[in-house]
Amino acid sequence: MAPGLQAELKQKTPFTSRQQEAYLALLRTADALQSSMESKLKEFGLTGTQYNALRILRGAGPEGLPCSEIGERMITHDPDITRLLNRLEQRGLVERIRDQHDRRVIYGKITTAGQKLLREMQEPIEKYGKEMLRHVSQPELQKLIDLLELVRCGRKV
Amino acid sequence: MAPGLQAELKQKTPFTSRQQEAYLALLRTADALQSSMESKLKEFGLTGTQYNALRILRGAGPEGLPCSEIGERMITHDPDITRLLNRLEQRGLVERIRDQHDRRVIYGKITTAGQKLLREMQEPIEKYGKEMLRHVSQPELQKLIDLLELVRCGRKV
DNA sequence: CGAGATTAGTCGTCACGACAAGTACTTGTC
DNA sequence: GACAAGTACTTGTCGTGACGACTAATCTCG
Repeated sequence: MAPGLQAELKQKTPFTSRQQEAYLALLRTADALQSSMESKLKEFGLTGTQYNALRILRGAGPEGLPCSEIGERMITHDPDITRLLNRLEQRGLVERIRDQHDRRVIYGKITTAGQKLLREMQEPIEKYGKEMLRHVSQPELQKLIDLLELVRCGRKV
Repeated sequence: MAPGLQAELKQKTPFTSRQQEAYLALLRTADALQSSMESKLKEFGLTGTQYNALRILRGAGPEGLPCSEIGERMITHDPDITRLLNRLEQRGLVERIRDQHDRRVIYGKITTAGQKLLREMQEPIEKYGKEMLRHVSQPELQKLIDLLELVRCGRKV
């Protein structure tokens, strides 16, 4: 049994199952990486959620994307797109466009200011992401990716 | 290159690095498992944070724990213990005790009602956690745990 | 002893997520 | 054409996280 996580948590009782140990390790590791990345993103005045949304909109091209589509593509599904777009719109990074055919639909679209910001961030952020995992070898990364996909795809809905 | 996560995210551009792919896979997998567990915890009227805090306090024994200690042991470090304890205290699941010697320190302590709730939850919650990962073999779980620990312990602070 | 630094916790504010209720619009059916 | 059902988004509320200002108590050092 690996004593690492138990020591971190200072738990006196051992894990009741390997599954629970993996679950906790997963949450803590994701939180550690995410917190680290959030602090880096803060230098550019964006939160992780905002950066994620901007990248999705940039990838969507000039037509933009309906709010519902944005929500589905976010790392964390079903966030509150309305208010997320509000904040980004106030800062001039995205704009809203109402669909001409179906007037219920509102498209979010990245502005040139938003694209400029993303361009400036790209190199340092990608470098930072690589740095966070620089001590993990390529084969280990691949193994981790495969295992995570196994966990995710076959999980209980 | 495993196409799985790319397909999920509907991203047109490939990952710029294996590190980035691993990072995103980690966040999405953790979110999926956590969301699933949160929905189960909701049946008992607790959020994940509250359940986590209660378990920490139960593990701490009858003396309880100072707020700062609770914060350090949480899965997500440094949450707002004051208001978390407020909500749990309102529901009678924990109580606060001021340290006699150092009157700055306040101990959080689980009540009998809190212990009773945890006892009722334990069996179904543990079962649910195992179910979530039932399709992952024991050696795979162990490999995943080891890889996660590698990622976590050597990461950039 | 007493001023200043430190520590533990509290509180205000903002940004998320989750959920539920509400509104505007479209579609299916008659 | 009109009404019911469904869809897409908006809004209100609650529970976190993140940050920072603030208070109370303790410690350090002259």
